[in-house]
Amino acid sequence: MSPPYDKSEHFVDGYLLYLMAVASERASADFHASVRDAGLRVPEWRVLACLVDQDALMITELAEKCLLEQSRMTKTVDQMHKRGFVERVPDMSDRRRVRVRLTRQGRGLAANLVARAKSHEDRLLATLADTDAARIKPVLQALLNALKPPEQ
Amino acid sequence: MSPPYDKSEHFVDGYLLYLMAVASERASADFHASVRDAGLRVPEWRVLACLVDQDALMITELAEKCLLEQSRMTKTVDQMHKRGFVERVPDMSDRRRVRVRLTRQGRGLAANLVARAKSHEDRLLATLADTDAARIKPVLQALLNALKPPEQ
DNA sequence: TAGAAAAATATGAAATATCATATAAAATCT
DNA sequence: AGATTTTATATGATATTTCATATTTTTCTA
Repeated sequence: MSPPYDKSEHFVDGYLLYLMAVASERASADFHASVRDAGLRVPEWRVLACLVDQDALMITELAEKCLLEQSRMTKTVDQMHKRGFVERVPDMSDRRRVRVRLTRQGRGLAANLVARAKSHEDRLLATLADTDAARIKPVLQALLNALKPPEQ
Repeated sequence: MSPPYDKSEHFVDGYLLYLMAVASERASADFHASVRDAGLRVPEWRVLACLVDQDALMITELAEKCLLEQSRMTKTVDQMHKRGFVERVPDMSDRRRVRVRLTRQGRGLAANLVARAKSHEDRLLATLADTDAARIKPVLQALLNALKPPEQ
């Protein structure tokens, strides 16, 4: 009657959503720590990363891309504005919209962090076997494509 | 002098840490919504999932597994205890420790949710091409292995 | 073995996030 | 065109999370 808890395979260790959450968390841990050392929160870094090669994005678009709720993105943009990293550009064609763009200072910081992110990624991929390194991004992109709303 | 922002490839779209974060977030979205519909937060669901096939785990172990800070896990366990899902078992061999185990009720809920999680995962994998479906878990596990502290 | 260091958990103040909703502008309907 | 609905952003009250640290017990060290 004693339960068979001796099983060496536990559910979560083979559960896809859990594997993705843990992999994302652990793979990001040290880079995210260095982002915080640079005085930024992770969502702020994401704003920089999203805008580094874009002219400007709407609050809503940024929120979606940065995995942040809209009201949180409004506040994040406020704070980044106060620190001089982004500016709000009014949209002439639709006055509800606020477009967010990097300032010169923000662009400098973004470029710096993107360079560090790339080198971190290189080092991370180098620790994997070649086949795994080659497969990981395509597999994730395939999953993301499969999750997209079915081409309305 | 106008910047070349027309590039169709943006940094974040090919950045591994971003792909993992987005994939995890989007892939989990609907299942996590159903977890919340069942009256649980995601970390609470993770506690159930971690304990479903274990006798009991320490607060610290649970926190690590559930991607939660220790002090947060203490509070989460409190709340789950009040709702009758878990019990605290004193550890005779080390009285600092608190072991957390599912109650009968918690075990029932966990079994139910795990079944739903499995069927959700089956459906998710079925939307992928066979090669991608076959590769995704091994690739993530390889990444996790590579991230582990180097075999002390 | 006393004393110091480390480990496990708990706690509360301060910082953040979430949720519901307000405001304002644009789009759609009749 | 006026009314209605939808979209974009902002705001503030409430809830949650984080951080630093207290407490207790165990382990290590001289």
